[in-house]
Amino acid sequence: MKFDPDTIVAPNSSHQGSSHRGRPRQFCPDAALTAALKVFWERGYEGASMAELTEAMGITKPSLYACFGNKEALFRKALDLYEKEKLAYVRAGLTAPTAKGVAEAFLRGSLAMQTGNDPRGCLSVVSAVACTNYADSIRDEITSLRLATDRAIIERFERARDEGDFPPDVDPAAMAHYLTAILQGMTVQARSGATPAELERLVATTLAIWPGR
Amino acid sequence: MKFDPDTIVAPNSSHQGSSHRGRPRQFCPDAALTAALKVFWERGYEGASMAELTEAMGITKPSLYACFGNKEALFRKALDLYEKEKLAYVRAGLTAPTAKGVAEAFLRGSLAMQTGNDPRGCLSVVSAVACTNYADSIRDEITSLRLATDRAIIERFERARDEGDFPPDVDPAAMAHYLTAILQGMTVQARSGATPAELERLVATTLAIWPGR
DNA sequence: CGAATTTCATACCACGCAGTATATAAGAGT
DNA sequence: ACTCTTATATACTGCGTGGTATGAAATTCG
Repeated sequence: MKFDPDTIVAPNSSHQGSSHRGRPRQFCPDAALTAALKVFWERGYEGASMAELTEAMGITKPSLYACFGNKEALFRKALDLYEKEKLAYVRAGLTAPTAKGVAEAFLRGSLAMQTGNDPRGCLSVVSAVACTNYADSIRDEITSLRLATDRAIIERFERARDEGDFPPDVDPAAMAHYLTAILQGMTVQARSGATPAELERLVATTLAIWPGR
Repeated sequence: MKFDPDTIVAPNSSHQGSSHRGRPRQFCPDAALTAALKVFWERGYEGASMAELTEAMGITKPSLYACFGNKEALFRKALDLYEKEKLAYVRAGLTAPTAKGVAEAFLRGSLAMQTGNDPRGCLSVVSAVACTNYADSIRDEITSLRLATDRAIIERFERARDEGDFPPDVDPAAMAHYLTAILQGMTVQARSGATPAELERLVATTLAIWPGR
């Protein structure tokens, strides 16, 4: 057994594991994974080469393979990190008091990600659209991730309907998919070079049109 | 000079060019290009390999290179064909009598493409999102194509505003980008396995919410 | 110190990629 | 029939890819 795929905790990471035999690791896996995430985010899974990844992570290929397994495992861990850190606004947004509040939180959260220093577009969307050739396992993981988010939004919107946030003729599930469609479209536009002002206008337009409260 | 990149007219195509010296071509370039388009459409530019392309087109590599130049030129011609044939509904939709009619035409046209026999998703969107590494020229071409469509929709919606299709506080350009965002989101969802019924619901929801006539 | 163990650095491997050299086949003009 | 021209078929090239073998460096335990 060469590496433990579930354990990325580093010697020089936050809380140093007590004892360790052999030469200690000379890089911080968390920082390396963050760098890898950025590369995958910009280039997509297939577009990111191992050479590019190792250079951005500041480590050599054997170190990468020893620590993270292979390219697919690395991407998987980067994806986990992505949804844990970058998609916090999704979990936070679900707690907004009304359906329109949820929509606004999502739209503004997504907008903030586009205008920050991170790469443009959503990693999940990029990967879902781009990846056709390679292992189905990654597609499946992204799909199940998306399904889980969809379900959460649908349930939140069903509650919103019960609380009277929507006009009576509106289907919560349909509104959930409608909202995600706009968020995905926003990703595509950000990826194709739309300015923050244009995306801001898209958010404002969506909210102005939004039915209910 | 080995081939003329602007001339794909075939000997065995529709109207046979009168005289021809040398061995005649044993395939129909139009049909081959259609097959290539399908591959690019499914796999994206980088995802499509020359081996896959030649097999789908039913020709060998030298024939491909002699007739179409190289991979990039082939993609460019496939893209032209795509927008000429598959995006006819965009040009047709612009002639609808009201802004909402335009939106409905676009949404239903896009929906029809997703439910047909063609590959899922929009070639332009897929290419715009997926392609990060290779020649900027393709990105530029796709971008300029998108900009032209955007401008056409914006102008159409400005006319619509003058004709009173929108409530007074609505910005036509914003509505144009809003509509394209939904269409792009629809592409993403179709690409990630959404059913026709779900997409249909997305169309209905968008139209139900649409402001004005 | 010395043995065991783990990481790091360099070089390497097999493979698939876009693109091509070469030789042969199939027509048209004379 | 013979030449000229163009397309086809096969085989190949150089390169970048993901992944790895091997030996040296750095640490802990005895």
